[in-house]
Amino acid sequence: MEYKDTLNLPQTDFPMKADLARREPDMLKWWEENSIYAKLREVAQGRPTFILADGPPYANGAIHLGHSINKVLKDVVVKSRTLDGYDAPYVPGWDCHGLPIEHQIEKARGKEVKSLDARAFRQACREYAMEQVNIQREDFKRLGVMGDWDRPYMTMQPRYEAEQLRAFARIWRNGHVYKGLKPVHWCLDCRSALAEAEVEYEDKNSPAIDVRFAVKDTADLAKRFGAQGSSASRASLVIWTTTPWTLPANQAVALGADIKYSLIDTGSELLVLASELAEAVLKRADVTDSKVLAQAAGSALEGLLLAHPFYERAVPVILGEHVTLDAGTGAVHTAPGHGHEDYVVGLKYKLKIDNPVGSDGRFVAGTPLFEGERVFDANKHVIEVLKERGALLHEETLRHSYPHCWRHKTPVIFRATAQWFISMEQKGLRQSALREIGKVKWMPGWGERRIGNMIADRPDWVISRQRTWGVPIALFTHKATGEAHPRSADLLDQVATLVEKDGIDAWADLDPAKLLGAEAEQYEKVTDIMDVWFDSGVMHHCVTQARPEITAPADLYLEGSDQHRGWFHSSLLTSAAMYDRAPYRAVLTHGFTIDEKGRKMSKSLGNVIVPQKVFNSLGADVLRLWIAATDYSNEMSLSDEILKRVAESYRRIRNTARFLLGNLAGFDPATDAMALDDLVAVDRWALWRTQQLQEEVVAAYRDYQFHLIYQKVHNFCSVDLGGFYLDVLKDRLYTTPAKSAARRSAQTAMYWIAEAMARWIAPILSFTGEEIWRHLSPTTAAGKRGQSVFFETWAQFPQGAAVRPTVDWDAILELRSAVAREIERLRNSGAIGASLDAEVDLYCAPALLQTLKPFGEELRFVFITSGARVHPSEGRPAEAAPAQEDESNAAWILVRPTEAAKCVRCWHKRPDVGQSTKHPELCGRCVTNIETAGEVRKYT
RNA sequence: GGGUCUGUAGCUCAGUUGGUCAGAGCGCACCCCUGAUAAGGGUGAGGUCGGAGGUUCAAAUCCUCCCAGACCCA
Repeated sequence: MEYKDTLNLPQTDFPMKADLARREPDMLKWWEENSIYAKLREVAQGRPTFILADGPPYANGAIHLGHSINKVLKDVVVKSRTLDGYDAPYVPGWDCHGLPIEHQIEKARGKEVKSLDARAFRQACREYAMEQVNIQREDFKRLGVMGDWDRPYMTMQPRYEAEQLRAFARIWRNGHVYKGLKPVHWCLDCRSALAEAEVEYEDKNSPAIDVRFAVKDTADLAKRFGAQGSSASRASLVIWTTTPWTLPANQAVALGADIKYSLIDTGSELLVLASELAEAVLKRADVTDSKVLAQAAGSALEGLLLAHPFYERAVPVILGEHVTLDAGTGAVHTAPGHGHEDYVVGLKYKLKIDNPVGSDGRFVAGTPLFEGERVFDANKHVIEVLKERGALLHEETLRHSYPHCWRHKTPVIFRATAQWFISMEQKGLRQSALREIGKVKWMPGWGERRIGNMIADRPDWVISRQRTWGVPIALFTHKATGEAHPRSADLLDQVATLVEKDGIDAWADLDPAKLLGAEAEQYEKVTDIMDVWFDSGVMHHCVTQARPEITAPADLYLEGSDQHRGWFHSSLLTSAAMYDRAPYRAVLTHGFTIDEKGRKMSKSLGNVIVPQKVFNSLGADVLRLWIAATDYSNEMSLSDEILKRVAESYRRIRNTARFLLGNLAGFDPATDAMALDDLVAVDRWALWRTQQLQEEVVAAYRDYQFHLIYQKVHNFCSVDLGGFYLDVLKDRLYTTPAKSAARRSAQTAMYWIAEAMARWIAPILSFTGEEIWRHLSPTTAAGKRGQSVFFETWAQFPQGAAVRPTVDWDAILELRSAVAREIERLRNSGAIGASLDAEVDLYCAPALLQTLKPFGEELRFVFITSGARVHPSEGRPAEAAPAQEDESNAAWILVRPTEAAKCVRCWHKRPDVGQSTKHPELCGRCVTNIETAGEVRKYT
């Protein structure tokens, strides 16, 4: 028992049990109280910068897993770049305006909202958004994300809002903005536009009518069908609609290019119908006798002119992809002012966006036949008119799903209203954006195709919203012409100055005369606000203007892959519109979370995992490790089982660190570290391996391949260290004198491993990395240890560490596992328990013999056996087991139980136990280690 | 329906421009240790590389189709 006291066993306060959920908050407090982020900025000052621009999450609701992934990945990037020698500031942001927040206020206040004026409503939104920011901020911090949390950017900050107006002014000056018409959902009761989210679908009864659109030139029709002339005097295309009141705004009839149409003779007239639907249409129109004269694809009829059923207007046949054979006639009445698809196809054919309906839902003055009528009431009248003109083929009532206002529960209409657009074409914005896409590094590479297709296909950007909570489109329009003021850009800048002082209310409160003087009489303020995608999209301008540490273009944007349509997209367009360049040099995307079965997480499936639950039980570091370990370029699956696995991996890494720390107790690198050339060979190897691995780890960080880092570091802990190096090292660490060269050599290698590993894991396992850092010696090889691991750069190994050792360790490791197999066989036979119960004879081919010979007495430590001898392979006993495929390193192994007595100190079974009269229970080696400065080790 | 992707052992990932067996770690099973101990070590069993065709002397790696899944549109 007393001899145990002569051993150097591990000693450390670094707990095996991480207890992360409880301990991490203490670390957060320490980071905060010691202003680690602020100090880091000072430490990193003057280094080359790396700018990660933070895409602002929307300030509504608790953070979910997706937020966590995004923020943690950003944090890993920022921290790894910092350790890589960059100055990488991180200014987090929030997206604060917009409809969802308005809805939250409405929901919370109910009817009280109606009594709020716009100013009070905005104030309520502002307060709500701020609360949400605070909630989210706490969770982001809890995840261990390091950044300027005390000074984030928020799109509702007056400075940001002002810069946004300046950005808009710049885009205006560059000629990208125009005013146009676009149909939007319109509630007759709200008398305002509704967003998609404010529309719900309910059943409604509508008149469903089949209407004749007479062909102007029947000869042309016949020619297109390749049919002979017919006696029938009248030919018509038949459309089907459930909104008769939109017929006054009709501008075209759309057909499907690839749909087959039949020219049908009913005896009294010719009708054109989709072949597939003809029978059904004729049946409901009570046409009993008919024959098909000819058939043609829709594409053959493009451009055919038709007569509007009750106005003196010729309308063309056009082709649209939205035409289907689900119902109707295969011919779609097209009123670009009253339907989204009609609008889109109308743009293509440059159709007039006619809007005869006022905001009150009545036909405007000057509308022939229907002036002043309410649209839904007008249905009846329209049908009457159609009847009178002989255009009505059939009428019935249809119950169908129809959009309703979610507040009033009343049917809504599509109504063209004036909107502000950013044009993709008029100043070459599309071209500019597409060109810039090619200059950006997209990771993964397919992101370029994805966003490229979107930019290539997208229509002009509608930036106006008829809403309250947002940055105003601060334009003055002429009361008579509707045109924007000729000095709009300058006026926008002036408004920006006001907004910078008083926020967006400054626009609402503004007396036009203040800026326009006498002209004010002729102008009115636009009350629209901007699309929130514009808000966040100009972050590259707003934040760089307000924060000197953030510059544009950014080195990296990092968001979920949905942002190809979102923030990457809006940022690219605004930046191209303002500066004719992309706002980013590189874009990295991650996938979404799914469960282990590959399904997305949803409440209905009950497979949702919330980050709060994870960091309050397993700890943020475990969640961070999962994020880092997962290949985020695809979907990321998470389940309780996966978390369990990750937690186990975490423990392996942690315990490896603990073992290193425990054996480094009392080791002062400044005085105790040994020179590279004096290291025991295996320690030299360990240092080399560590150096090699660091190169791989650093390269993986630079490539954002974090999951490889996890694999490599974990493998290093399990295989190189646990499975070999540290296992072998134990004997030397424990049994040689504390200050002996043999032990100091081991500690020198372990010291460097610990120094390196703390840094490797710090960007990912930030809490644990910092915890290890604190348990490392207060002094380092270079001087005094810094306050935080994040102030460091990668470990600088001693000169020469990268030089590959001359000993063939690969061969030895292979041999070692062959020996282990033989030992296992012996163990399973019951002859031995521990490997120290065995001794091994090795019969080696020449090359291996060369490698092993120098080890001499130290060879047994490699196998952790009590004895190990090498012999030439010639004359090997028959029972020796063959091992090693490599011929030059071939070996035959013979393992057997040792007869010798066990040394009570080192547990090796040695023949020299008992030779010392002073220490009869010890082996010779232990006597040396107790009585002298210690044994000499050269190899292991 | 369209655009962009993904599918290798129970889990997480490797598999360079098609030609040595399809590999690693974890988990699992069994064993050992009890001086890293709610730790550590060893051995071992697990995959027809989503499915079906095709190109090729040769395919997890190329092509087609199908199935399942993700994101964004319609």
